[in-house]
Amino acid sequence: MSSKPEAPEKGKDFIRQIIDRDMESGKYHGRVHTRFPPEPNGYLHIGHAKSICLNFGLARDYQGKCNLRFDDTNPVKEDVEYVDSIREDVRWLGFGWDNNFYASDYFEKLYFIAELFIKMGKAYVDHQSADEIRENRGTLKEPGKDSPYRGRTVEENLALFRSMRAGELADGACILRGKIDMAAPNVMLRDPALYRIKHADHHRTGGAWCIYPMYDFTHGLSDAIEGVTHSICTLEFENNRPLYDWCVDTLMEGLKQPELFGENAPIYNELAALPGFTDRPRQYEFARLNITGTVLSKRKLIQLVKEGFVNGWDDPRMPTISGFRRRGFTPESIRDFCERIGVAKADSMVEYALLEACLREDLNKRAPRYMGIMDPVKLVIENYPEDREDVFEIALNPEDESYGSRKVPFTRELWIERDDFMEEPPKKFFRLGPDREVRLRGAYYVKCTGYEKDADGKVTLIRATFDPESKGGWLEGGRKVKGTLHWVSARHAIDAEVRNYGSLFTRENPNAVDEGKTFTDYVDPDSLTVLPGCKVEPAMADMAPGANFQFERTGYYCADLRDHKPGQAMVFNRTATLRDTWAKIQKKTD
RNA sequence: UGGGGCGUCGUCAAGUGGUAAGACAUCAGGUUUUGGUCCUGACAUUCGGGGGUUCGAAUCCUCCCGCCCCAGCCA
Repeated sequence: MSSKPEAPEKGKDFIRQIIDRDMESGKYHGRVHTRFPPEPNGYLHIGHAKSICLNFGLARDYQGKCNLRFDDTNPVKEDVEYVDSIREDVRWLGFGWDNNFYASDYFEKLYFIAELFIKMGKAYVDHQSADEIRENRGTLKEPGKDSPYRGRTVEENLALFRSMRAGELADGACILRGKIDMAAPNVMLRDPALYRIKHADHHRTGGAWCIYPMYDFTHGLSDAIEGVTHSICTLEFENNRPLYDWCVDTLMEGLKQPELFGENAPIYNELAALPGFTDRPRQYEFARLNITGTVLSKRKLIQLVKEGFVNGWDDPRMPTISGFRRRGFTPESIRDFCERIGVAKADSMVEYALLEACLREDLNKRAPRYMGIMDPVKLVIENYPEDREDVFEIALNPEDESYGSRKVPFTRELWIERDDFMEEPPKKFFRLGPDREVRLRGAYYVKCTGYEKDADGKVTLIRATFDPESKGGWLEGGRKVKGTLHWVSARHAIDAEVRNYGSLFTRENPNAVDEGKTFTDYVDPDSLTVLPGCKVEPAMADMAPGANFQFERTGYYCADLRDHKPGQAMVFNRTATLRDTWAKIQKKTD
């Protein structure tokens, strides 16, 4: 039993509070059903991870359900490549869906619902051009004007809509509009488009349709069809909520008039039996995620990929799920991040440092440690015989003994880090310098006896002697040494390429652009640094692609998913640096 | 005087009329065979601002200020 008081439980977010109330009032008969509804028109990013953690997390916490539903109502933008990647990313994050549906599953039902709306006098076919519709929509401050086609009869509208479906009309010839209120202060309600003509193949339904439903018409009805109770989306959809409600309400009203279905009684029965019509879905909105130093809109990410600013959707500099995965972020760290940022309605910009903190906390516990030299310089131990070799057993993870150890060979010639040596070390530098002694991690104390430079003044070789009494890095009761360096036996070293990543953008908020600029003007051309000549210890030879590890004293890395081939090419991505107080001290003294 | 939202520490964020949680960041110390980890301590007398109600207000009322969203046949 702990004498420490329990940490106060963090208050529930506003959505959980709403659900608690709904549970208490029995509103949904104890049911919680959410959905994650991406349009398959791009790869998922970390903003989607927030939504995924929220929606699937709600289902988990309330023993409810969460559907994955592809909002695939615009065939010209969508592709199976994206649906595959989305499914992969959701699974990788550690979530499983109760159902995987598509809005296109409901095209037939939605069509009948549209006809129902027409029969109810709630929708009409408008032959105005797109320009005319825009002009007649009015402005934010002035009401719109009714379309001249607004008064068409039910029969005329029905015939026209059927001819739209039959493919008798060209793209743009007309649209189906909801008949709401052209003077509504909420512009969304000024007779919104419900269906448009698009003679385009759909990635799932092929050429079966040439009219496609709009988002607002589709979304609420799909939720109702699936029995979704809490439909959670981001803030920019707040203005759409009245329209969401209008669609659902109109359907429910229509279902009270079975005679309107006529020969389509089976569809009526099917719709009327759906849980969504007793447990009516409600939409709630939360603030989308923003992170410093990156962009989080699909449109912008598509642009970065298509215009070649990055090497694909999974470029480790991309804020996509696949980018973070390739960069070496773990699903655990991303989930933890999503939990820590919370869910609220205030626009916010989360510091990237929090994501890194989540990653470090996870990997500090779990990542095996190795030694790797990023910028190698030769260290020769002059009193260590050429033919001698020690093999040290060094713990793989000082945080967790169960990880065991790896064998690390030590020989006369070693590689050490160039910046671990200074010809004229300043006060607080406790690494190697002339006549200085340091510990080589897990091996011996060594003392610098000299060094060589080339014509440019670059150090080419460092000489030292070792103390045989300090085997394992200890000198029982003897001299203490402040610095501990990482090293790799030159004879045993494996060559490796290390890729370091900085922020993709030079600005903390690349969305805020100066006059005449665009966000791509702030892409940092030096955000990727390739170190081709790194030396790593032989125990890493079998490292599998995707494996996370720590280079001691340097950072967390992973073997690249695409280019790392054990035995052929060692390619490592730096996920995050270790916290570096030495760097801070240096900065201060500058 | 178009409508809809939102303003609590540098950044997120609890708080729901009873006297400002927590995390990240930052700073100061200790431990340490990673300048890592870990540990300890510091860090909002005040909640966008002004009035008001109340014994008591971040929470209620009121006026003001600031930021975000909406005029796609995108989602």
